[in-house]
Amino acid sequence: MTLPAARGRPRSAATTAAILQAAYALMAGQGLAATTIDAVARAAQVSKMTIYKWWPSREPLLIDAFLHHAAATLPLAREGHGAARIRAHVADYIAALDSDLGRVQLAVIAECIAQSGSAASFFARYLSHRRAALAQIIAEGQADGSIARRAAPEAIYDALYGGLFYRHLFGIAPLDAEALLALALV
Amino acid sequence: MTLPAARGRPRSAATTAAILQAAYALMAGQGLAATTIDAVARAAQVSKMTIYKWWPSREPLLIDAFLHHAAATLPLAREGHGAARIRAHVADYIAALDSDLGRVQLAVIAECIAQSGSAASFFARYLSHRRAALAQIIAEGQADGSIARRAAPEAIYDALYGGLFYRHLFGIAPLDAEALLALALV
DNA sequence: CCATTAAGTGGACGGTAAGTCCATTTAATG
DNA sequence: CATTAAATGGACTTACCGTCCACTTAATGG
Repeated sequence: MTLPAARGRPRSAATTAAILQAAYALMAGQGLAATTIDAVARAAQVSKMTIYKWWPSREPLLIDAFLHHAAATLPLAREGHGAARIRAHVADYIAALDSDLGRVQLAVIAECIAQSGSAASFFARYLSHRRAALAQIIAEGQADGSIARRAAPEAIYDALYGGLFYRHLFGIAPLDAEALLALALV
Repeated sequence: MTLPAARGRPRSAATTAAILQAAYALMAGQGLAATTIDAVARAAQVSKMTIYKWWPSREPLLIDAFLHHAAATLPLAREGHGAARIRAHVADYIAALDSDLGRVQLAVIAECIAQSGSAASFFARYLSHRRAALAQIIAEGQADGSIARRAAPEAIYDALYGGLFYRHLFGIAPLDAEALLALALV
Protein backbone atom coordinates (compact mmCIF):
# COMPACT_ATOMS: atom_id res chain seq x y z
CA MET A 1 0.00 0.00 0.00
CA THR A 2 3.00 2.34 -0.11
CA LEU A 3 2.76 5.08 -2.69
CA PRO A 4 5.02 4.78 -5.76
CA ALA A 5 7.61 7.24 -4.44
CA ALA A 6 6.51 10.81 -5.23
CA ARG A 7 8.73 12.56 -7.74
CA GLY A 8 9.64 16.24 -7.74
CA ARG A 9 8.96 18.80 -5.07
CA PRO A 10 6.20 17.59 -2.74
CA ARG A 11 3.08 19.62 -2.21
CA SER A 12 3.34 21.75 0.91
CA ALA A 13 0.73 20.87 3.52
CA ALA A 14 1.40 24.21 5.22
CA THR A 15 0.56 26.10 2.03
CA THR A 16 -2.64 24.14 1.53
CA ALA A 17 -3.67 24.75 5.13
CA ALA A 18 -2.84 28.46 4.88
CA ILE A 19 -5.07 28.81 1.82
CA LEU A 20 -8.01 26.98 3.39
CA GLN A 21 -7.63 28.89 6.66
CA ALA A 22 -7.47 32.22 4.88
CA ALA A 23 -10.57 31.44 2.83
CA TYR A 24 -12.44 30.38 5.96
CA ALA A 25 -11.36 33.43 7.94
CA LEU A 26 -12.33 35.79 5.13
CA MET A 27 -15.78 34.25 4.81
CA ALA A 28 -16.30 34.35 8.55
CA GLY A 29 -14.96 37.84 9.05
CA GLN A 30 -15.57 39.83 5.87
CA GLY A 31 -18.29 37.86 4.13
CA LEU A 32 -18.51 36.20 0.77
CA ALA A 33 -18.17 39.35 -1.34
CA ALA A 34 -14.74 40.07 0.17
CA THR A 35 -13.56 36.49 -0.23
CA THR A 36 -12.01 36.85 -3.66
CA ILE A 37 -9.26 34.60 -4.94
CA ASP A 38 -6.92 37.59 -4.88
CA ALA A 39 -7.81 38.33 -1.26
CA VAL A 40 -7.30 34.70 -0.24
CA ALA A 41 -3.90 34.68 -1.94
CA ARG A 42 -2.90 37.88 -0.14
CA ALA A 43 -4.16 36.68 3.26
CA ALA A 44 -2.48 33.28 2.90
CA GLN A 45 0.70 34.93 1.59
CA VAL A 46 0.61 32.63 -1.37
CA SER A 47 0.81 33.13 -5.11
CA LYS A 48 -2.54 33.25 -6.87
CA MET A 49 -1.27 30.64 -9.29
CA THR A 50 -0.85 28.14 -6.47
CA ILE A 51 -4.57 28.43 -5.73
CA TYR A 52 -5.54 28.04 -9.37
CA LYS A 53 -3.25 25.05 -9.62
CA TRP A 54 -5.24 23.06 -7.08
CA TRP A 55 -8.74 24.50 -7.30
CA PRO A 56 -10.42 25.24 -10.62
CA SER A 57 -12.67 27.94 -9.17
CA ARG A 58 -13.89 29.55 -5.99
CA GLU A 59 -16.76 27.15 -5.36
CA PRO A 60 -14.75 23.99 -4.60
CA LEU A 61 -12.15 26.05 -2.75
CA LEU A 62 -14.77 27.43 -0.39
CA ILE A 63 -16.35 24.00 0.11
CA ASP A 64 -12.91 22.62 0.99
CA ALA A 65 -12.30 25.51 3.37
CA PHE A 66 -15.57 24.73 5.11
CA LEU A 67 -14.92 20.98 5.30
CA HIS A 68 -11.42 21.63 6.64
CA HIS A 69 -13.02 23.15 9.76
CA ALA A 70 -16.36 21.38 9.95
CA ALA A 71 -14.79 17.98 10.33
CA ALA A 72 -13.02 19.07 13.51
CA THR A 73 -15.81 21.30 14.83
CA LEU A 74 -19.04 19.36 14.47
CA PRO A 75 -18.30 15.74 15.40
CA LEU A 76 -21.12 13.42 14.45
CA ALA A 77 -20.38 10.58 16.85
CA ARG A 78 -21.87 10.84 20.33
CA GLU A 79 -22.80 8.42 23.02
CA GLY A 80 -26.40 7.92 24.04
CA HIS A 81 -29.07 6.56 21.75
CA GLY A 82 -32.27 7.39 19.91
CA ALA A 83 -34.08 10.54 20.89
CA ALA A 84 -31.42 11.61 23.40
CA ARG A 85 -28.74 11.44 20.75
CA ILE A 86 -30.81 13.52 18.35
CA ARG A 87 -31.55 16.12 21.02
CA ALA A 88 -27.87 16.38 21.89
CA HIS A 89 -26.90 16.78 18.26
CA VAL A 90 -29.57 19.37 17.62
CA ALA A 91 -28.16 21.42 20.49
CA ASP A 92 -24.69 21.18 18.92
CA TYR A 93 -26.12 22.12 15.54
CA ILE A 94 -27.81 25.24 16.87
CA ALA A 95 -24.60 26.31 18.60
CA ALA A 96 -22.71 25.78 15.35
CA LEU A 97 -25.20 27.81 13.32
CA ASP A 98 -24.77 30.64 15.78
CA SER A 99 -20.99 30.77 15.25
CA ASP A 100 -18.42 31.35 12.52
CA LEU A 101 -19.27 27.96 11.12
CA GLY A 102 -22.87 28.99 10.54
CA ARG A 103 -21.88 32.16 8.73
CA VAL A 104 -19.33 30.33 6.62
CA GLN A 105 -21.83 27.64 5.74
CA LEU A 106 -24.22 30.27 4.38
CA ALA A 107 -21.43 31.88 2.37
CA VAL A 108 -20.48 28.54 0.83
CA ILE A 109 -24.10 27.83 -0.03
CA ALA A 110 -24.47 31.26 -1.63
CA GLU A 111 -21.40 30.64 -3.78
CA CYS A 112 -22.80 27.27 -4.89
CA ILE A 113 -26.09 28.91 -5.89
CA ALA A 114 -24.32 31.71 -7.75
CA GLN A 115 -22.23 29.26 -9.78
CA SER A 116 -24.45 26.20 -10.13
CA GLY A 117 -27.98 27.40 -9.45
CA SER A 118 -28.34 25.23 -6.37
CA ALA A 119 -26.33 23.93 -3.43
CA ALA A 120 -26.43 20.34 -4.65
CA SER A 121 -22.63 20.14 -4.71
CA PHE A 122 -22.46 21.15 -1.07
CA PHE A 123 -25.05 18.52 -0.28
CA ALA A 124 -23.11 15.87 -2.15
CA ARG A 125 -19.83 16.66 -0.41
CA TYR A 126 -21.08 17.28 3.11
CA LEU A 127 -24.75 17.28 4.03
CA SER A 128 -25.69 13.99 2.44
CA HIS A 129 -23.45 12.09 4.86
CA ARG A 130 -24.88 13.87 7.87
CA ARG A 131 -28.42 13.37 6.67
CA ALA A 132 -27.82 9.66 6.19
CA ALA A 133 -26.11 9.25 9.56
CA LEU A 134 -28.80 11.16 11.43
CA ALA A 135 -31.60 9.33 9.63
CA GLN A 136 -29.95 6.15 10.85
CA ILE A 137 -29.99 7.42 14.44
CA ILE A 138 -33.63 8.43 14.03
CA ALA A 139 -34.47 4.95 12.78
CA GLU A 140 -32.77 3.46 15.82
CA GLY A 141 -34.80 5.75 18.05
CA GLN A 142 -37.98 4.57 16.37
CA ALA A 143 -36.89 0.98 16.92
CA ASP A 144 -36.06 1.40 20.61
CA GLY A 145 -39.24 3.35 21.27
CA SER A 146 -37.64 6.67 22.26
CA ILE A 147 -39.04 8.29 19.10
CA ALA A 148 -42.78 7.80 18.77
CA ARG A 149 -43.26 9.34 15.35
CA ARG A 150 -43.70 6.79 12.57
CA ALA A 151 -42.72 8.94 9.57
CA ALA A 152 -39.75 8.12 7.34
CA PRO A 153 -36.50 9.05 9.12
CA GLU A 154 -35.43 11.31 6.26
CA ALA A 155 -38.71 13.21 6.46
CA ILE A 156 -38.19 13.71 10.18
CA TYR A 157 -34.67 14.91 9.51
CA ASP A 158 -35.84 17.36 6.84
CA ALA A 159 -38.57 18.79 9.05
CA LEU A 160 -36.28 19.18 12.04
CA TYR A 161 -32.99 20.31 10.50
CA GLY A 162 -34.65 21.98 7.54
CA GLY A 163 -36.81 23.98 9.91
CA LEU A 164 -33.78 25.06 11.94
CA PHE A 165 -31.77 25.91 8.86
CA TYR A 166 -34.71 27.92 7.53
CA ARG A 167 -34.76 30.05 10.66
CA HIS A 168 -31.00 30.51 10.54
CA LEU A 169 -30.99 31.49 6.87
CA PHE A 170 -33.75 34.05 7.22
CA GLY A 171 -32.73 35.38 10.62
CA ILE A 172 -35.92 34.23 12.33
CA ALA A 173 -35.50 34.39 16.09
CA PRO A 174 -35.50 32.60 18.42
CA LEU A 175 -33.42 29.76 17.05
CA ASP A 176 -34.62 27.17 19.54
CA ALA A 177 -35.44 23.54 18.95
CA GLU A 178 -38.14 22.67 21.49
CA ALA A 179 -41.19 23.14 19.28
CA LEU A 180 -39.56 21.48 16.29
CA LEU A 181 -38.30 18.57 18.38
CA ALA A 182 -41.77 17.99 19.79
CA LEU A 183 -43.21 18.15 16.29
CA ALA A 184 -40.67 15.82 14.74
CA LEU A 185 -40.16 13.22 17.43
CA VAL A 186 -43.26 12.98 19.63
CA MET B 1 -55.90 62.22 -1.61
CA THR B 2 -54.64 63.57 -4.95
CA LEU B 3 -50.88 63.83 -5.21
CA PRO B 4 -49.35 67.32 -5.14
CA ALA B 5 -48.95 67.51 -8.95
CA ALA B 6 -45.70 65.82 -9.96
CA ARG B 7 -43.10 68.18 -11.41
CA GLY B 8 -40.67 67.40 -14.16
CA ARG B 9 -40.55 64.39 -16.45
CA PRO B 10 -42.45 61.50 -14.89
CA ARG B 11 -40.78 58.18 -14.23
CA SER B 12 -41.39 55.71 -17.03
CA ALA B 13 -43.28 52.62 -15.90
CA ALA B 14 -42.15 50.84 -19.05
CA THR B 15 -38.50 51.44 -18.21
CA THR B 16 -38.95 50.20 -14.66
CA ALA B 17 -40.75 47.08 -15.89
CA ALA B 18 -38.08 46.42 -18.53
CA ILE B 19 -35.35 46.54 -15.88
CA LEU B 20 -37.17 44.21 -13.50
CA GLN B 21 -38.08 41.80 -16.28
CA ALA B 22 -34.53 41.73 -17.59
CA ALA B 23 -33.13 41.05 -14.14
CA TYR B 24 -35.64 38.26 -13.59
CA ALA B 25 -34.99 36.69 -16.99
CA LEU B 26 -31.23 36.79 -16.49
CA MET B 27 -31.47 35.13 -13.08
CA ALA B 28 -33.82 32.49 -14.43
CA GLY B 29 -31.92 31.82 -17.62
CA GLN B 30 -28.24 32.52 -16.97
CA GLY B 31 -27.96 32.39 -13.22
CA LEU B 32 -26.84 34.88 -10.62
CA ALA B 33 -23.24 35.18 -11.79
CA ALA B 34 -24.39 36.42 -15.21
CA THR B 35 -26.90 38.85 -13.73
CA THR B 36 -24.60 41.86 -13.52
CA ILE B 37 -25.88 45.42 -13.54
CA ASP B 38 -24.21 45.91 -16.91
CA ALA B 39 -25.97 42.84 -18.31
CA VAL B 40 -29.34 43.96 -16.95
CA ALA B 41 -28.87 47.39 -18.52
CA ARG B 42 -27.98 45.83 -21.87
CA ALA B 43 -30.88 43.37 -21.80
CA ALA B 44 -33.37 46.04 -20.76
CA GLN B 45 -31.91 48.46 -23.32
CA VAL B 46 -31.55 51.04 -20.63
CA SER B 47 -28.73 53.23 -19.44
CA LYS B 48 -26.83 51.85 -16.47
CA MET B 49 -27.29 55.20 -14.76
CA THR B 50 -31.04 54.73 -14.77
CA ILE B 51 -30.65 51.55 -12.74
CA TYR B 52 -28.29 53.18 -10.26
CA LYS B 53 -30.68 56.09 -9.96
CA TRP B 54 -33.44 53.89 -8.51
CA TRP B 55 -31.59 51.01 -6.89
CA PRO B 56 -28.51 51.54 -4.73
CA SER B 57 -27.13 48.05 -5.42
CA ARG B 58 -27.90 44.68 -6.93
CA GLU B 59 -29.49 43.17 -3.83
CA PRO B 60 -32.62 45.35 -3.66
CA LEU B 61 -32.91 45.30 -7.46
CA LEU B 62 -33.03 41.51 -7.50
CA ILE B 63 -35.50 41.40 -4.63
CA ASP B 64 -37.74 43.83 -6.52
CA ALA B 65 -37.40 41.74 -9.67
CA PHE B 66 -38.51 38.68 -7.74
CA LEU B 67 -41.43 40.44 -6.07
CA HIS B 68 -42.53 41.88 -9.42
CA HIS B 69 -43.26 38.30 -10.56
CA ALA B 70 -44.02 36.49 -7.33
CA ALA B 71 -47.00 38.66 -6.55
CA ALA B 72 -48.69 37.60 -9.78
CA THR B 73 -47.46 34.00 -9.76
CA LEU B 74 -48.01 32.67 -6.26
CA PRO B 75 -51.34 34.00 -5.04
CA LEU B 76 -51.83 33.48 -1.35
CA ALA B 77 -55.60 33.63 -1.21
CA ARG B 78 -57.51 30.41 -1.86
CA GLU B 79 -60.89 29.06 -0.99
CA GLY B 80 -61.24 26.13 1.34
CA HIS B 81 -60.17 26.12 4.95
CA GLY B 82 -57.75 24.64 7.44
CA ALA B 83 -55.83 21.56 6.37
CA ALA B 84 -57.27 21.56 2.85
CA ARG B 85 -56.09 25.09 2.28
CA ILE B 86 -52.60 24.27 3.49
CA ARG B 87 -52.43 21.17 1.30
CA ALA B 88 -53.50 23.18 -1.72
CA HIS B 89 -50.95 25.86 -1.06
CA VAL B 90 -48.17 23.37 -0.50
CA ALA B 91 -48.93 21.90 -3.90
CA ASP B 92 -48.69 25.38 -5.45
CA TYR B 93 -45.45 26.02 -3.56
CA ILE B 94 -43.81 22.84 -4.84
CA ALA B 95 -44.84 23.69 -8.40
CA ALA B 96 -43.36 27.16 -7.97
CA LEU B 97 -40.07 25.83 -6.58
CA ASP B 98 -39.80 23.59 -9.62
CA SER B 99 -40.07 26.54 -12.04
CA ASP B 100 -38.27 29.76 -12.94
CA LEU B 101 -39.58 31.29 -9.75
CA GLY B 102 -37.79 28.68 -7.65
CA ARG B 103 -34.49 29.26 -9.41
CA VAL B 104 -34.83 33.03 -9.15
CA GLN B 105 -35.70 32.80 -5.47
CA LEU B 106 -32.45 30.92 -4.81
CA ALA B 107 -30.47 33.48 -6.79
CA VAL B 108 -31.98 36.34 -4.79
CA ILE B 109 -31.24 34.55 -1.53
CA ALA B 110 -27.64 33.94 -2.61
CA GLU B 111 -27.20 37.63 -3.40
CA CYS B 112 -28.58 38.57 0.02
CA ILE B 113 -26.12 36.21 1.71
CA ALA B 114 -23.21 37.51 -0.33
CA GLN B 115 -23.97 41.12 0.59
CA SER B 116 -25.50 40.90 4.06
CA GLY B 117 -24.44 37.54 5.45
CA SER B 118 -28.00 36.28 5.65
CA ALA B 119 -31.28 36.45 3.76
CA ALA B 120 -33.00 38.46 6.47
CA SER B 121 -33.80 41.29 4.04
CA PHE B 122 -35.59 38.84 1.74
CA PHE B 123 -37.51 37.53 4.72
CA ALA B 124 -38.50 41.03 5.76
CA ARG B 125 -39.72 42.02 2.31
CA TYR B 126 -41.42 38.80 1.28
CA LEU B 127 -41.36 35.65 3.37
CA SER B 128 -42.46 37.16 6.65
CA HIS B 129 -45.86 38.05 5.19
CA ARG B 130 -46.36 34.56 3.80
CA ARG B 131 -45.25 32.95 7.04
CA ALA B 132 -47.66 35.08 9.03
CA ALA B 133 -50.56 34.45 6.64
CA LEU B 134 -49.97 30.70 6.53
CA ALA B 135 -49.52 30.48 10.29
CA GLN B 136 -52.92 32.12 10.52
CA ILE B 137 -54.44 29.48 8.24
CA ILE B 138 -52.76 26.75 10.29
CA ALA B 139 -54.23 28.23 13.46
CA GLU B 140 -57.67 28.19 11.87
CA GLY B 141 -57.17 24.55 10.93
CA GLN B 142 -56.27 23.72 14.51
CA ALA B 143 -59.40 25.54 15.67
CA ASP B 144 -61.77 23.78 13.26
CA GLY B 145 -60.22 20.39 13.97
CA SER B 146 -58.84 19.68 10.49
CA ILE B 147 -55.28 19.96 11.84
CA ALA B 148 -54.71 17.67 14.81
CA ARG B 149 -51.19 18.81 15.71
CA ARG B 150 -51.06 21.08 18.74
CA ALA B 151 -47.68 22.76 18.11
CA ALA B 152 -47.29 26.50 17.54
CA PRO B 153 -48.46 27.41 14.00
CA GLU B 154 -45.12 29.00 13.20
CA ALA B 155 -43.28 25.83 14.19
CA ILE B 156 -45.56 23.80 11.94
CA TYR B 157 -44.90 26.25 9.13
CA ASP B 158 -41.13 26.08 9.63
CA ALA B 159 -41.10 22.27 9.69
CA LEU B 160 -43.28 21.99 6.59
CA TYR B 161 -42.05 24.81 4.36
CA GLY B 162 -38.53 24.76 5.79
CA GLY B 163 -38.34 21.05 5.02
CA LEU B 164 -39.50 21.60 1.46
CA PHE B 165 -37.17 24.54 0.93
CA TYR B 166 -34.30 22.48 2.32
CA ARG B 167 -34.90 19.77 -0.29
CA HIS B 168 -35.18 22.36 -3.05
CA LEU B 169 -32.01 24.17 -2.04
CA PHE B 170 -29.91 21.02 -1.84
CA GLY B 171 -31.45 19.24 -4.79
CA ILE B 172 -32.84 16.40 -2.69
CA ALA B 173 -35.36 14.39 -4.71
CA PRO B 174 -38.20 13.69 -4.67
CA LEU B 175 -39.68 17.05 -3.80
CA ASP B 176 -42.97 15.69 -2.52
CA ALA B 177 -45.00 16.82 0.43
CA GLU B 178 -46.84 13.74 1.68
CA ALA B 179 -44.44 12.70 4.42
CA LEU B 180 -43.90 16.27 5.60
CA LEU B 181 -47.62 17.02 5.57
CA ALA B 182 -48.33 13.94 7.64
CA LEU B 183 -45.59 14.93 10.06
CA ALA B 184 -46.66 18.55 10.38
CA LEU B 185 -50.44 18.29 10.41
CA VAL B 186 -51.52 14.88 11.72
C1' DC C 1 -44.20 79.97 -26.01
C1' DC C 2 -40.98 79.56 -22.53
C1' DA C 3 -38.73 78.65 -18.10
C1' DT C 4 -38.45 75.01 -14.87
C1' DT C 5 -37.98 70.45 -13.09
C1' DA C 6 -36.67 65.86 -13.13
C1' DA C 7 -36.11 61.36 -15.92
C1' DG C 8 -33.28 59.08 -18.90
C1' DT C 9 -29.01 58.82 -22.20
C1' DG C 10 -24.37 57.65 -23.55
C1' DG C 11 -19.79 57.87 -23.13
C1' DA C 12 -15.82 58.02 -20.27
C1' DC C 13 -13.19 57.01 -16.29
C1' DG C 14 -10.35 54.76 -12.25
C1' DG C 15 -10.44 50.79 -9.55
C1' DT C 16 -10.54 45.92 -8.80
C1' DA C 17 -10.98 40.95 -9.58
C1' DA C 18 -10.96 36.97 -12.88
C1' DG C 19 -8.25 33.95 -15.19
C1' DT C 20 -4.18 32.95 -17.94
C1' DC C 21 0.80 33.01 -19.23
C1' DC C 22 5.66 32.52 -18.50
C1' DA C 23 10.27 32.59 -16.79
C1' DT C 24 12.24 31.56 -12.52
C1' DT C 25 13.24 29.55 -8.01
C1' DT C 26 12.75 25.85 -4.66
C1' DA C 27 12.55 21.16 -2.73
C1' DA C 28 12.29 16.78 -3.30
C1' DT C 29 14.05 12.05 -6.02
C1' DG C 30 17.50 8.70 -8.30
C1' DC D 1 24.02 16.48 -10.53
C1' DA D 2 20.02 15.69 -13.65
C1' DT D 3 15.17 15.32 -13.21
C1' DT D 4 10.62 16.32 -11.72
C1' DA D 5 7.09 19.08 -9.99
C1' DA D 6 5.60 22.72 -6.59
C1' DA D 7 5.51 27.46 -5.76
C1' DT D 8 6.62 32.27 -7.07
C1' DG D 9 5.78 36.90 -8.89
C1' DG D 10 4.79 39.86 -12.25
C1' DA D 11 2.41 41.00 -16.50
C1' DC D 12 -1.56 40.89 -19.16
C1' DT D 13 -6.55 40.89 -21.19
C1' DT D 14 -11.20 41.08 -20.14
C1' DA D 15 -15.10 42.46 -17.58
C1' DC D 16 -17.79 44.64 -14.07
C1' DC D 17 -18.37 48.25 -10.51
C1' DG D 18 -19.66 52.66 -9.27
C1' DT D 19 -19.36 57.37 -10.40
C1' DC D 20 -19.25 61.62 -13.19
C1' DC D 21 -20.90 64.82 -16.59
C1' DA D 22 -22.90 67.04 -20.49
C1' DC D 23 -26.86 66.20 -22.94
C1' DT D 24 -31.72 65.17 -24.44
C1' DT D 25 -36.52 64.29 -23.37
C1' DA D 26 -41.10 64.80 -21.27
C1' DA D 27 -43.74 66.65 -18.26
C1' DT D 28 -45.39 71.18 -15.35
C1' DG D 29 -46.81 76.11 -14.56
C1' DG D 30 -46.72 81.16 -15.78
